[in-house]
Amino acid sequence: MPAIQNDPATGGDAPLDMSLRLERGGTVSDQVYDALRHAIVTVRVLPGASISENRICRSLGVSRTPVRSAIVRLAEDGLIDVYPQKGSFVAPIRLAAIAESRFIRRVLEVAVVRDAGAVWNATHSAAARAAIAEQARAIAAGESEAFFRADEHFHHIFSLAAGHEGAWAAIVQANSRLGRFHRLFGNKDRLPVVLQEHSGVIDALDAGEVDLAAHRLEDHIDKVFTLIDHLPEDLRRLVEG
Amino acid sequence: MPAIQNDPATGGDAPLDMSLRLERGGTVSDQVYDALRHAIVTVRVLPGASISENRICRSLGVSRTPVRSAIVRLAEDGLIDVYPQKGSFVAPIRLAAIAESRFIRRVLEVAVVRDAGAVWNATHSAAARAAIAEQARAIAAGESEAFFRADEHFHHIFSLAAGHEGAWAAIVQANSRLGRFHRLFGNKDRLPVVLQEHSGVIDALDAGEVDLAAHRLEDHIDKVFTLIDHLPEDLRRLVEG
DNA sequence: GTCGGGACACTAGTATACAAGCGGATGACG
DNA sequence: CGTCATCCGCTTGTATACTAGTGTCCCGAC
Repeated sequence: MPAIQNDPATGGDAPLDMSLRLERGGTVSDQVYDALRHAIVTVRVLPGASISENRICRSLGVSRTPVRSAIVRLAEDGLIDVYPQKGSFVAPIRLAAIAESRFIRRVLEVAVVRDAGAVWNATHSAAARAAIAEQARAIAAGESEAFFRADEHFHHIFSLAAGHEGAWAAIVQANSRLGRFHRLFGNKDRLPVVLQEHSGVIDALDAGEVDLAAHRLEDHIDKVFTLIDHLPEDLRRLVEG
Repeated sequence: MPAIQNDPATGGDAPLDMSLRLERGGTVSDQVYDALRHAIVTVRVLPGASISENRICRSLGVSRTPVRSAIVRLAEDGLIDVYPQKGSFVAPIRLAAIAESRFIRRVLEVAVVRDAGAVWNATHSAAARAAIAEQARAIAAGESEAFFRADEHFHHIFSLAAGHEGAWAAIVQANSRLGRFHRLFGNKDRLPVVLQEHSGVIDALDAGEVDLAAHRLEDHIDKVFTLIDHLPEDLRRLVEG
């Protein structure tokens, strides 16, 4: 029903070779799922790009069945939009969805960090500071993916400490949308600031000031939204709304 | 790796006829998905029940392909556990997962209702009270499914008012696990109390007392947990942990 | 009676073939 | 030159056949 967006990002029918897939033991379907998800979240394939089942399975040397299975799961995740008889496309980044993801993340993480504060100890603190150090290293080395990985690890620590694995799963799901936004529009100059904010949260937790930690974390997550006001014009077409 | 649970609920190889499927326009796969999901959430098929692709597709008169597609989506939702080469089973109700779902719901809904309070008006109030009235009618008529439907509708109103559709989606997902718990262990005597609590929230919102409304809603959602202390012994085997 | 082995039924995963539908290109016609 | 009709290639949806692995059950040997 809604007009489909015509493959703007890849500049037409780009080959979309998402190169190799991990050979880790899972089923072929799982491997395809991981490869596709990673390619989408890291914006190696841009929003709006066409996802043809045939191209994928030719590219990966497998049949359509596991590819379809992976696409179904990604559609369930909201990362792919499937239009029957028309095509499947990497879901656009909808500003409304970004706002919602930010809301969910902020609310859940603040609640989680409050619970984490009640059981916070030196082990947790050390793990968090190690993650921050890894982020610093990644910045220095220019390894942006390593930075994002360490960032996710950092935020995960609160859920681990508080025993809120389920909440973390919800956060990750919301983050799968935010992640693409970050990678596309993130400002390299802000990365050191992120580190300072992270350190500030841990400092507060170490000092037993849970309220302060929660407040700082809330501000940290909200900062993301300032990006929206400064969307580079040449990337603006990749978002919707 | 983990020992699979051996089909305890259905008393062996019960036919598991989930009867007819809606003929609404969607694809066959969507219809199967809706039918299965409804049957699971409403505990017409119990946790631990075997879900055989072959049985389903014979029962519904369709091929395995759309059935598999539906099962993949339900597995993604956490409602079905798939053990390759062994079988697929309705996911058990894990108490840890229930606790997490409750945490997510409480945190998100309280935040949502605070935002809703900022824009609350007579239209919202009327819709909420209509939902409460429908719940009262369902109780009187003994239509438990209608009660749950109206309950969901009631809670949805806050998200609608606040414009937090994304948060609502996250709430619904958490609720898909809670829903089975409610239907299995819910106490009929508590239903009128639920209505009072619902009314209390709306009263507070109508009076502009957002803090009070949020507090009442938080208490309301937490009440669910008192059920865990009173699990009927004969149903205890349906949960895990 | 007990224990071991093998056939068998059943599971989900994968591959392939076919069906239904949309859209663009192409060519005929006004 | 413009417009409409038809065809063709592409898409996803569905059906079916085959593969590989698992657990059971029965039967035979000890």
